[in-house]
Amino acid sequence: MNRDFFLQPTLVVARQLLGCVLTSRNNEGETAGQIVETEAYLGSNDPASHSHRGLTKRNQAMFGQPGTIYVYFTYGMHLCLNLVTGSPGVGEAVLIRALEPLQGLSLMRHRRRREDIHDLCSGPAKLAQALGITLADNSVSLNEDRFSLKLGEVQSSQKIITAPRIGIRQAEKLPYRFYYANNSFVSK
DNA sequence: GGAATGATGTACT
DNA sequence: GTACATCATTCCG
Repeated sequence: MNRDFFLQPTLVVARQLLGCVLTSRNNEGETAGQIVETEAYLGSNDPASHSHRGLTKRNQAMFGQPGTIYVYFTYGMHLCLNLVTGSPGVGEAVLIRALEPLQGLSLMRHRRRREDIHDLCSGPAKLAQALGITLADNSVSLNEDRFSLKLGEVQSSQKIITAPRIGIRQAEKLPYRFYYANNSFVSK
């Protein structure tokens, strides 16, 4: 995946990430899925974004180079995966909200302690668990052995829905969420 | 509908 | 340094 891809405006990247295949590798094995749902988080003008009030120790990955991974811990128990996007240093990222599992299904089931394929990656913290993501992945570049991202086949038949983001209390009406219509692997 | 669960940020002293 | 509210969620009842 080209760095120029992540340099595009964040709302463009969020939409174009749909259909891309994200692969995660570690000593347990390899897992992969097609991205079917994303949310964009912008910079200082987006009250729902972690970067809204500027750089902190927690969100510093968001201010790194486009293509950097931003992992954060929330609700006392969950991790979520983002890809840094847009102009460098502005603090924008795309939250990966759901994947359609493609590879390493048994490993995903083991990590999630769930059997149903529709309950493996249908939410941001679920997919982080299914891919074996930890806080050690925060701030690393996407193009290392640990992760890779490649464009999927052109999904011209898939209709993309634009809708408000989920689970936020600030700027809750902004239409920064993107997902494939009629796809059963989108979050609920 | 509501609990779980703890790091983080902010506003104080 | 201390206190307190908040939280880009998930799971169970």
